[in-house]
This record gives sequence, C-alpha cells and structure tokens, in this order.
Amino acid sequence: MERTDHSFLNQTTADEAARIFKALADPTRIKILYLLSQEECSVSHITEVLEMTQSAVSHQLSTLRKLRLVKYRREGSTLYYSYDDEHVITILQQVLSHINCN
Amino acid sequence: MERTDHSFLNQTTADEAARIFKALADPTRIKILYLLSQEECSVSHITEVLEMTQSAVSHQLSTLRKLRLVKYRREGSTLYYSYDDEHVITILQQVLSHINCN
DNA sequence: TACATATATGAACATATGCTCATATGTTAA
DNA sequence: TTAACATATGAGCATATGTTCATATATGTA
Repeated sequence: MERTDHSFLNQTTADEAARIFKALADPTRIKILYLLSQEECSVSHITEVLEMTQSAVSHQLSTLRKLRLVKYRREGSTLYYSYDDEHVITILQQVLSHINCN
Repeated sequence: MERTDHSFLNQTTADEAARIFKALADPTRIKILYLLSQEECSVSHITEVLEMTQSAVSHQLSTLRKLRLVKYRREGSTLYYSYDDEHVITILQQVLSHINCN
C-alpha cells in the first residue's frame, strides 16, 4: 500500500488509441488488411477471396481509407489497394501470431 | 503481376482477433486498462480517477472480466482489480507509445 | 437488527456499426 | 455514342455498444 506516483491517460490520447483499435475491431477489415499485408489487391480480387458482395467490401475500404490505413492506385478502371500504415499492420500481425501460438 | 501464393485468414481467426481489438476499442476501457497496467485499483479509485459514475465503471469492468482481461480480489467490501492478460497490455502500450511518438 | 459503504446488475435509450439493395460514377471498347 | 465493366455511394435496416437510472447484493459496524 505505498503511494505510487501513477499517471493516467488524457481523453485525447485514449480517444486516439481507441480510434486505432476500432479500425481493427471487425473481422472483415482484419481479413482485408491481412490480404493487403501480403500483396496489393484489386477490389474485385478482395471481393472474390473474402466471398463478400462488392458493396460490402467497397464500404469497408472506404472506412479504411478515411482512417488512412490503406491507399490505392488506378490502372485503367481497376483500383489496386495497398496498406498505408506499417504500424497498424505490425499490431495486427502481433495479435494474429498471439492467437496462433495458443 | 506474379502469381503469389497468398494465404488468407479463416473466419475463426479473424473473429478471434476482432474480439481482442474490440476489447480495446473504447476510450474508457483503455483508460481502465492503462491504470491497471500501473497498479492494482479498487473500483472506487478507478471511478474517481476517470471521473465517471460508479455504474459506468462497473459495467466496463464487467465487460473486461467477461473477456478475461482483468481479475479481482476482495478485501472486506472493497474489490481490487488488476489486469489478467499480459499480451493485451503489451499491445495497448505499443499503440500508446506509437501515438506519443508522432 | 439496522444502517452505511462498496460494488454489481437489469432496463431503457441514444448512437454507432456493418450489411443489403439500388443506383451513381468512372473507364474501356465497339 | 452505347454498352459493359469496375468501383463507389446513399438510404434503410438490424444489431451492437456505452451510458444513465434505479435497484439489488454483499460486507462492515453500531
């Protein structure tokens, strides 16, 4: 029972951390980011691999774009997405390896 | 455009990862876990530090308990909570240090 | 026993989230 | 220009989430 000089998080920092975790708090976004961690992918490719509708995938990509976690380049009418935040990918990989190590 | 032997996540793994990230996807839970990462705390202490109602804190502790991220011990009528998942604390600290390093 | 203190819990409510469906936009080819 | 393809987007809906309010439960004390 000693007095410890404990600190606590300010609201801004907690909000910012929550924002990052929220980005990863959905299985669809996790699957998309995992795919992109391995290779640049077109929307249609993601759609096929995840076996989801084009609309659902596009909405999630929109979410990830707003969060600056992915970027894309255009080639004709095809958009190729890739990840844009190395740190978030690292965090994702750590959690995934933790799960597989159980 | 080489053929890469890419793998993708199965639903179970993605769900499990999302479950962990969801646990951290809220500023209140982040502040609680950060507090507990430094010291064992009573519910009333957490309530005071976070300046929240006792009920709100207790509900979030309940959530964290269900996720096995915290545990508690009783001393009289006081419950002392502490973290119960080292790995999740590590992930949290990594994200926090990332935010502060910007 | 009665009361105060510490904590938990259920109901209700407002807001956020993820999907579907329909449709819009942008690009290529005929 | 028209049609076909690739992708984005808005509306609507069902479900999940975080809080408040009221109240229950457990412990300590007079």
